[in-house]
Amino acid sequence: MNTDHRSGCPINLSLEVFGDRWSLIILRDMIFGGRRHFRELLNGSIEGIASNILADRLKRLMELGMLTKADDPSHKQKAIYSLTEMAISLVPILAHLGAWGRVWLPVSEELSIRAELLEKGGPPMWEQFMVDLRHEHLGAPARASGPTVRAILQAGYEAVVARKALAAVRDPA
Amino acid sequence: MNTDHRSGCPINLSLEVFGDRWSLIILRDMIFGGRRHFRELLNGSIEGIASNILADRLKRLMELGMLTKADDPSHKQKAIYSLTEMAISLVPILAHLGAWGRVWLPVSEELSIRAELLEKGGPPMWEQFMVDLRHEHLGAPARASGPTVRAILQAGYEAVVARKALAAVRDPA
DNA sequence: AAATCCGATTGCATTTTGCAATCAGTTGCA
DNA sequence: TGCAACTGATTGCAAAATGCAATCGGATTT
Repeated sequence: MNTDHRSGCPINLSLEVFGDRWSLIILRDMIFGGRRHFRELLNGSIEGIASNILADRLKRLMELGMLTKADDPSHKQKAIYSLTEMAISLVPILAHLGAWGRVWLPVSEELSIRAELLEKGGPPMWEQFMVDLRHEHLGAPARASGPTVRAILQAGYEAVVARKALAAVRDPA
Repeated sequence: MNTDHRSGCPINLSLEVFGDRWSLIILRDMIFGGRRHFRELLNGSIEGIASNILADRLKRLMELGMLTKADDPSHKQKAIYSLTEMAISLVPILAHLGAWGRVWLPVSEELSIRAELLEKGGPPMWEQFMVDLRHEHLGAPARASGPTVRAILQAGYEAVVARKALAAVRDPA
Protein backbone atom coordinates (compact mmCIF):
# COMPACT_ATOMS: atom_id res chain seq x y z
CA MET A 1 0.00 0.00 0.00
CA ASN A 2 2.44 2.64 1.21
CA THR A 3 4.78 2.83 -1.71
CA ASP A 4 7.26 5.53 -1.03
CA HIS A 5 5.25 8.72 -0.62
CA ARG A 6 6.73 12.04 0.44
CA SER A 7 3.90 12.57 2.91
CA GLY A 8 0.30 11.62 3.58
CA CYS A 9 -0.95 15.12 2.86
CA PRO A 10 -3.85 15.04 0.38
CA ILE A 11 -2.46 17.89 -1.68
CA ASN A 12 0.97 16.31 -1.82
CA LEU A 13 -0.44 12.92 -2.79
CA SER A 14 -2.55 14.57 -5.48
CA LEU A 15 0.58 16.25 -6.81
CA GLU A 16 2.33 12.90 -6.91
CA VAL A 17 -0.48 11.74 -9.19
CA PHE A 18 -0.64 14.63 -11.66
CA GLY A 19 2.07 17.07 -10.60
CA ASP A 20 3.72 16.90 -13.99
CA ARG A 21 3.26 18.58 -17.32
CA TRP A 22 1.39 15.84 -19.15
CA SER A 23 -0.86 13.64 -17.02
CA LEU A 24 -3.65 16.18 -16.70
CA ILE A 25 -3.36 17.07 -20.40
CA ILE A 26 -4.04 13.45 -21.28
CA LEU A 27 -7.00 13.30 -18.92
CA ARG A 28 -8.29 16.57 -20.33
CA ASP A 29 -8.21 15.18 -23.87
CA MET A 30 -9.99 12.03 -22.79
CA ILE A 31 -12.63 13.87 -20.75
CA PHE A 32 -13.30 16.90 -22.92
CA GLY A 33 -12.03 15.65 -26.26
CA GLY A 34 -13.50 12.18 -26.02
CA ARG A 35 -10.25 10.56 -27.12
CA ARG A 36 -9.89 6.85 -26.39
CA HIS A 37 -7.00 5.62 -28.56
CA PHE A 38 -3.26 6.07 -28.39
CA ARG A 39 -3.03 7.80 -31.77
CA GLU A 40 -5.94 10.08 -31.02
CA LEU A 41 -4.14 11.26 -27.91
CA LEU A 42 -0.81 11.46 -29.71
CA ASN A 43 -1.97 13.55 -32.67
CA GLY A 44 -4.96 15.21 -31.11
CA SER A 45 -3.42 17.25 -28.34
CA ILE A 46 -2.51 20.77 -29.34
CA GLU A 47 0.49 20.70 -27.07
CA GLY A 48 2.16 17.88 -28.98
CA ILE A 49 3.04 15.10 -26.60
CA ALA A 50 5.84 12.73 -27.53
CA SER A 51 4.92 9.10 -28.01
CA ASN A 52 7.28 7.77 -25.35
CA ILE A 53 5.91 10.22 -22.79
CA LEU A 54 2.36 9.33 -23.74
CA ALA A 55 3.09 5.63 -23.37
CA ASP A 56 4.74 6.20 -20.02
CA ARG A 57 1.89 8.33 -18.67
CA LEU A 58 -0.82 5.98 -19.86
CA LYS A 59 0.96 3.16 -18.06
CA ARG A 60 1.36 5.26 -14.95
CA LEU A 61 -2.25 6.41 -14.93
CA MET A 62 -3.33 2.80 -15.27
CA GLU A 63 -1.14 1.72 -12.36
CA LEU A 64 -2.64 4.54 -10.31
CA GLY A 65 -6.14 3.37 -11.07
CA MET A 66 -7.17 6.38 -13.16
CA LEU A 67 -7.45 4.50 -16.47
CA THR A 68 -8.18 1.03 -17.75
CA LYS A 69 -7.27 -0.49 -21.09
CA ALA A 70 -9.22 -2.95 -23.21
CA ASP A 71 -9.00 -4.47 -26.67
CA ASP A 72 -11.04 -2.81 -29.36
CA PRO A 73 -13.25 -5.65 -30.68
CA SER A 74 -13.47 -4.07 -34.13
CA HIS A 75 -9.73 -3.73 -34.53
CA LYS A 76 -7.31 -6.35 -33.30
CA GLN A 77 -4.51 -3.90 -32.83
CA LYS A 78 -6.40 -1.09 -31.22
CA ALA A 79 -6.60 -0.54 -27.50
CA ILE A 80 -9.38 1.49 -25.92
CA TYR A 81 -8.54 3.49 -22.84
CA SER A 82 -11.31 4.20 -20.35
CA LEU A 83 -11.60 6.59 -17.44
CA THR A 84 -12.28 5.17 -14.01
CA GLU A 85 -14.49 6.83 -11.44
CA MET A 86 -11.30 8.14 -9.86
CA ALA A 87 -10.60 10.10 -13.03
CA ILE A 88 -14.19 11.10 -13.70
CA SER A 89 -14.39 12.66 -10.26
CA LEU A 90 -11.71 15.12 -11.34
CA VAL A 91 -14.29 17.01 -13.40
CA PRO A 92 -15.05 19.63 -10.72
CA ILE A 93 -11.33 20.23 -10.22
CA LEU A 94 -10.78 20.67 -13.94
CA ALA A 95 -13.73 23.04 -14.08
CA HIS A 96 -12.27 25.14 -11.25
CA LEU A 97 -8.83 25.01 -12.80
CA GLY A 98 -10.21 26.19 -16.12
CA ALA A 99 -12.08 29.02 -14.44
CA TRP A 100 -8.97 30.09 -12.56
CA GLY A 101 -6.87 29.97 -15.70
CA ARG A 102 -9.42 32.05 -17.58
CA VAL A 103 -9.12 34.80 -15.01
CA TRP A 104 -5.39 34.86 -14.43
CA LEU A 105 -3.65 33.48 -17.50
CA PRO A 106 -3.38 34.53 -21.16
CA VAL A 107 -5.89 32.01 -22.46
CA SER A 108 -7.08 32.03 -26.05
CA GLU A 109 -10.77 32.55 -26.75
CA GLU A 110 -11.25 29.35 -28.76
CA LEU A 111 -9.67 27.17 -26.16
CA SER A 112 -11.33 28.73 -23.15
CA ILE A 113 -14.93 28.76 -24.36
CA ARG A 114 -15.42 25.27 -22.95
CA ALA A 115 -14.13 26.38 -19.57
CA GLU A 116 -16.47 29.35 -19.71
CA LEU A 117 -19.52 27.23 -20.51
CA LEU A 118 -18.59 24.74 -17.82
CA GLU A 119 -18.19 27.55 -15.32
CA LYS A 120 -21.55 29.03 -16.22
CA GLY A 121 -23.22 25.63 -16.04
CA GLY A 122 -21.91 25.21 -12.52
CA PRO A 123 -22.02 22.05 -10.38
CA PRO A 124 -25.27 20.79 -11.95
CA MET A 125 -23.67 20.75 -15.38
CA TRP A 126 -20.54 19.08 -13.97
CA GLU A 127 -22.71 16.37 -12.46
CA GLN A 128 -24.45 15.83 -15.80
CA PHE A 129 -21.09 15.60 -17.47
CA MET A 130 -19.95 12.98 -14.98
CA VAL A 131 -23.08 10.94 -15.66
CA ASP A 132 -22.30 11.12 -19.37
CA LEU A 133 -18.74 10.01 -18.76
CA ARG A 134 -19.84 7.10 -16.57
CA HIS A 135 -22.09 6.03 -19.41
CA GLU A 136 -19.32 6.28 -22.00
CA HIS A 137 -16.52 4.76 -19.97
CA LEU A 138 -18.11 2.56 -17.32
CA GLY A 139 -21.22 1.34 -19.08
CA ALA A 140 -23.52 3.07 -16.63
CA PRO A 141 -27.03 4.02 -17.78
CA ALA A 142 -27.28 7.08 -19.98
CA ARG A 143 -29.29 10.14 -19.08
CA ALA A 144 -32.82 9.95 -20.38
CA SER A 145 -32.82 13.00 -22.59
CA GLY A 146 -30.91 15.93 -23.93
CA PRO A 147 -27.58 16.32 -25.70
CA THR A 148 -24.40 15.21 -23.98
CA VAL A 149 -22.46 17.87 -22.14
CA ARG A 150 -19.51 17.28 -24.42
CA ALA A 151 -21.71 18.00 -27.43
CA ILE A 152 -22.76 21.27 -25.83
CA LEU A 153 -19.17 22.25 -25.16
CA GLN A 154 -18.15 21.26 -28.67
CA ALA A 155 -20.96 23.33 -30.17
CA GLY A 156 -19.77 26.34 -28.21
CA TYR A 157 -16.24 25.80 -29.46
CA GLU A 158 -17.35 25.56 -33.07
CA ALA A 159 -19.48 28.67 -32.73
CA VAL A 160 -16.44 30.65 -31.58
CA VAL A 161 -14.28 29.30 -34.37
CA ALA A 162 -16.93 30.11 -36.95
CA ARG A 163 -17.46 33.60 -35.58
CA LYS A 164 -13.75 34.35 -35.70
CA ALA A 165 -13.43 32.97 -39.21
CA LEU A 166 -16.31 35.15 -40.33
CA ALA A 167 -14.78 38.20 -38.71
CA ALA A 168 -11.51 37.45 -40.50
CA VAL A 169 -13.27 37.27 -43.86
CA ARG A 170 -15.10 40.53 -43.26
CA ASP A 171 -12.06 42.36 -42.00
CA PRO A 172 -8.91 40.97 -43.60
CA ALA A 173 -6.03 42.32 -41.55
CA MET B 1 2.47 38.86 -23.87
CA ASN B 2 2.70 35.49 -25.56
CA THR B 3 5.87 34.18 -24.03
CA ASP B 4 6.36 30.72 -25.34
CA HIS B 5 3.29 28.80 -24.22
CA ARG B 6 2.40 25.33 -25.42
CA SER B 7 -1.18 26.42 -26.00
CA GLY B 8 -3.79 28.92 -24.85
CA CYS B 9 -5.86 26.25 -23.13
CA PRO B 10 -6.68 27.26 -19.55
CA ILE B 11 -5.82 23.85 -18.15
CA ASN B 12 -2.55 23.76 -20.02
CA LEU B 13 -1.61 27.25 -18.89
CA SER B 14 -2.48 26.34 -15.31
CA LEU B 15 -0.22 23.32 -15.58
CA GLU B 16 2.56 25.54 -16.84
CA VAL B 17 2.18 27.49 -13.60
CA PHE B 18 2.10 24.68 -11.07
CA GLY B 19 2.49 21.48 -13.02
CA ASP B 20 5.54 20.47 -11.03
CA ARG B 21 6.20 18.73 -7.76
CA TRP B 22 6.92 21.76 -5.61
CA SER B 23 5.12 24.97 -6.55
CA LEU B 24 1.78 23.96 -5.04
CA ILE B 25 3.51 22.56 -1.95
CA ILE B 26 5.04 25.97 -1.31
CA LEU B 27 1.71 27.71 -1.81
CA ARG B 28 0.04 25.15 0.47
CA ASP B 29 2.54 25.90 3.24
CA MET B 30 2.03 29.63 2.84
CA ILE B 31 -1.75 29.40 2.70
CA PHE B 32 -2.48 26.71 5.28
CA GLY B 33 0.73 26.84 7.29
CA GLY B 34 1.04 30.61 7.38
CA ARG B 35 4.71 30.50 6.47
CA ARG B 36 6.20 33.72 5.19
CA HIS B 37 10.00 33.30 5.39
CA PHE B 38 12.48 31.29 3.39
CA ARG B 39 13.62 29.24 6.37
CA GLU B 40 10.09 28.55 7.50
CA LEU B 41 9.32 27.12 4.09
CA LEU B 42 12.62 25.27 3.95
CA ASN B 43 12.37 23.53 7.31
CA GLY B 44 8.64 23.56 7.72
CA SER B 45 7.46 21.41 4.85
CA ILE B 46 7.12 17.74 5.67
CA GLU B 47 8.19 16.78 2.20
CA GLY B 48 11.65 18.32 2.60
CA ILE B 49 12.28 20.72 -0.23
CA ALA B 50 15.88 21.51 -1.17
CA SER B 51 17.02 25.09 -0.73
CA ASN B 52 17.98 25.59 -4.35
CA ILE B 53 14.60 24.34 -5.55
CA LEU B 54 12.84 26.54 -3.02
CA ALA B 55 14.81 29.58 -4.16
CA ASP B 56 14.06 28.78 -7.79
CA ARG B 57 10.33 28.28 -7.21
CA LEU B 58 9.95 31.42 -5.12
CA LYS B 59 11.58 33.38 -7.90
CA ARG B 60 9.38 31.72 -10.49
CA LEU B 61 6.18 32.28 -8.52
CA MET B 62 7.12 35.92 -8.12
CA GLU B 63 7.71 36.28 -11.85
CA LEU B 64 4.33 34.70 -12.47
CA GLY B 65 2.63 37.17 -10.16
CA MET B 66 1.64 34.68 -7.50
CA LEU B 67 3.95 36.03 -4.78
CA THR B 68 5.57 39.26 -3.76
CA LYS B 69 8.62 39.80 -1.60
CA ALA B 70 9.33 42.56 0.89
CA ASP B 71 11.91 43.38 3.52
CA ASP B 72 11.04 42.44 7.06
CA PRO B 73 11.30 45.75 8.96
CA SER B 74 12.20 43.96 12.19
CA HIS B 75 15.06 42.06 10.67
CA LYS B 76 17.32 43.54 8.04
CA GLN B 77 18.13 40.16 6.60
CA LYS B 78 14.70 38.66 6.52
CA ALA B 79 12.42 38.73 3.51
CA ILE B 80 8.67 38.33 3.83
CA TYR B 81 6.85 36.59 1.04
CA SER B 82 3.21 37.49 0.45
CA LEU B 83 0.46 35.86 -1.56
CA THR B 84 -1.18 37.87 -4.30
CA GLU B 85 -4.87 37.69 -5.14
CA MET B 86 -3.91 35.33 -7.95
CA ALA B 87 -2.59 32.85 -5.37
CA ILE B 88 -5.34 33.46 -2.83
CA SER B 89 -7.93 32.60 -5.44
CA LEU B 90 -6.48 29.11 -5.58
CA VAL B 91 -8.15 28.28 -2.25
CA PRO B 92 -11.22 26.63 -3.80
CA ILE B 93 -9.00 24.53 -6.06
CA LEU B 94 -6.87 23.43 -3.13
CA ALA B 95 -10.02 22.58 -1.20
CA HIS B 96 -11.31 20.44 -4.07
CA LEU B 97 -7.92 18.86 -4.53
CA GLY B 98 -7.74 17.97 -0.86
CA ALA B 99 -11.23 16.50 -0.96
CA TRP B 100 -10.37 14.43 -4.00
CA GLY B 101 -7.16 13.20 -2.42
CA ARG B 102 -8.98 12.23 0.75
CA VAL B 103 -11.28 9.98 -1.23
CA TRP B 104 -8.85 8.38 -3.64
CA LEU B 105 -5.39 8.44 -2.12
CA PRO B 106 -3.77 6.93 0.98
CA VAL B 107 -3.85 10.10 3.05
CA SER B 108 -2.87 10.15 6.73
CA GLU B 109 -5.45 11.20 9.27
CA GLU B 110 -3.38 13.99 10.80
CA LEU B 111 -2.61 15.58 7.49
CA SER B 112 -6.06 15.31 6.02
CA ILE B 113 -8.11 16.70 8.88
CA ARG B 114 -7.65 20.19 7.48
CA ALA B 115 -8.94 19.08 4.11
CA GLU B 116 -11.89 17.43 5.82
CA LEU B 117 -12.80 20.55 7.77
CA LEU B 118 -12.43 22.71 4.71
CA GLU B 119 -14.65 20.35 2.74
CA LYS B 120 -17.31 20.38 5.44
CA GLY B 121 -17.14 24.15 5.68
CA GLY B 122 -17.78 24.40 1.96
CA PRO B 123 -17.59 27.54 -0.19
CA PRO B 124 -18.66 29.89 2.65
CA MET B 125 -15.67 28.77 4.71
CA TRP B 126 -13.37 29.09 1.71
CA GLU B 127 -14.57 32.62 1.19
CA GLN B 128 -13.92 33.46 4.84
CA PHE B 129 -10.46 31.97 4.50
CA MET B 130 -9.76 34.12 1.47
CA VAL B 131 -10.84 37.20 3.38
CA ASP B 132 -8.43 36.25 6.15
CA LEU B 133 -5.62 35.75 3.64
CA ARG B 134 -6.30 39.11 2.00
CA HIS B 135 -6.03 40.67 5.43
CA GLU B 136 -2.76 38.92 6.22
CA HIS B 137 -1.08 39.32 2.86
CA LEU B 138 -2.65 42.29 1.15
CA GLY B 139 -3.50 44.51 4.08
CA ALA B 140 -7.22 44.29 3.42
CA PRO B 141 -9.63 44.82 6.32
CA ALA B 142 -10.04 41.93 8.71
CA ARG B 143 -13.30 40.19 9.35
CA ALA B 144 -15.17 41.73 12.23
CA SER B 145 -15.39 38.73 14.51
CA GLY B 146 -14.55 35.13 15.07
CA PRO B 147 -11.33 33.10 14.90
CA THR B 148 -9.39 32.91 11.65
CA VAL B 149 -10.08 29.95 9.46
CA ARG B 150 -6.47 28.90 9.81
CA ALA B 151 -6.86 28.84 13.58
CA ILE B 152 -9.87 26.58 13.19
CA LEU B 153 -7.99 24.22 10.90
CA GLN B 154 -5.00 24.23 13.22
CA ALA B 155 -7.21 23.43 16.21
CA GLY B 156 -8.66 20.46 14.33
CA TYR B 157 -5.18 19.25 13.52
CA GLU B 158 -4.03 19.48 17.12
CA ALA B 159 -7.15 17.69 18.30
CA VAL B 160 -6.36 14.75 16.05
CA VAL B 161 -2.74 14.64 17.14
CA ALA B 162 -3.75 14.76 20.79
CA ARG B 163 -6.36 12.07 20.35
CA LYS B 164 -3.90 9.77 18.64
CA ALA B 165 -1.26 10.38 21.29
CA LEU B 166 -3.78 9.57 23.99
CA ALA B 167 -4.80 6.38 22.21
CA ALA B 168 -1.14 5.39 21.99
CA VAL B 169 -0.64 5.90 25.71
CA ARG B 170 -3.72 3.87 26.55
CA ASP B 171 -2.93 1.08 24.16
CA PRO B 172 0.84 0.72 23.76
CA ALA B 173 1.35 -1.48 20.72
C1' DA C 1 33.91 37.04 20.45
C1' DA C 2 31.58 33.12 19.14
C1' DA C 3 27.70 30.81 17.68
C1' DT C 4 23.62 30.90 15.27
C1' DC C 5 20.48 32.36 11.86
C1' DC C 6 19.41 34.79 7.26
C1' DG C 7 18.31 34.02 2.18
C1' DA C 8 20.30 32.14 -0.93
C1' DT C 9 24.37 29.98 -4.34
C1' DT C 10 27.50 26.42 -6.10
C1' DG C 11 29.01 21.93 -7.72
C1' DC C 12 27.82 17.56 -9.01
C1' DA C 13 25.43 13.07 -9.67
C1' DT C 14 20.98 11.23 -10.85
C1' DT C 15 16.57 11.38 -12.98
C1' DT C 16 13.28 13.07 -16.13
C1' DT C 17 12.10 15.07 -20.38
C1' DG C 18 11.97 16.08 -25.38
C1' DC C 19 12.76 14.63 -29.86
C1' DA C 20 13.41 11.69 -33.85
C1' DA C 21 13.78 7.36 -35.66
C1' DT C 22 12.19 2.89 -35.63
C1' DC C 23 9.59 -1.50 -34.61
C1' DA C 24 6.47 -5.58 -35.66
C1' DG C 25 1.87 -6.63 -36.42
C1' DT C 26 -2.86 -5.17 -38.69
C1' DT C 27 -5.71 -3.14 -41.87
C1' DG C 28 -7.50 -1.11 -46.17
C1' DC C 29 -7.21 -0.77 -50.84
C1' DA C 30 -5.81 -1.71 -55.68
C1' DT D 1 -1.33 -10.56 -53.85
C1' DG D 2 1.19 -6.59 -52.91
C1' DC D 3 1.93 -2.54 -50.60
C1' DA D 4 1.09 1.67 -48.24
C1' DA D 5 -0.93 3.41 -44.21
C1' DC D 6 -1.91 2.82 -39.50
C1' DT D 7 -1.77 0.37 -34.81
C1' DG D 8 0.42 0.89 -29.96
C1' DA D 9 4.38 1.33 -28.65
C1' DT D 10 10.13 1.10 -27.98
C1' DT D 11 14.93 2.74 -28.50
C1' DG D 12 18.82 5.95 -28.47
C1' DC D 13 20.49 10.09 -27.23
C1' DA D 14 21.00 15.02 -25.89
C1' DA D 15 19.20 18.47 -22.85
C1' DA D 16 16.98 19.95 -18.85
C1' DA D 17 15.28 19.38 -14.21
C1' DT D 18 15.89 17.51 -9.73
C1' DG D 19 18.06 16.08 -5.33
C1' DC D 20 21.63 16.54 -2.20
C1' DA D 21 25.39 18.43 0.47
C1' DA D 22 28.42 21.95 1.23
C1' DT D 23 29.13 26.68 1.44
C1' DC D 24 28.61 31.91 1.21
C1' DG D 25 28.73 36.78 3.26
C1' DG D 26 26.17 39.39 6.18
C1' DA D 27 23.08 40.07 10.48
C1' DT D 28 21.68 38.83 14.83
C1' DT D 29 21.86 36.62 19.27
C1' DT D 30 24.28 35.01 23.27
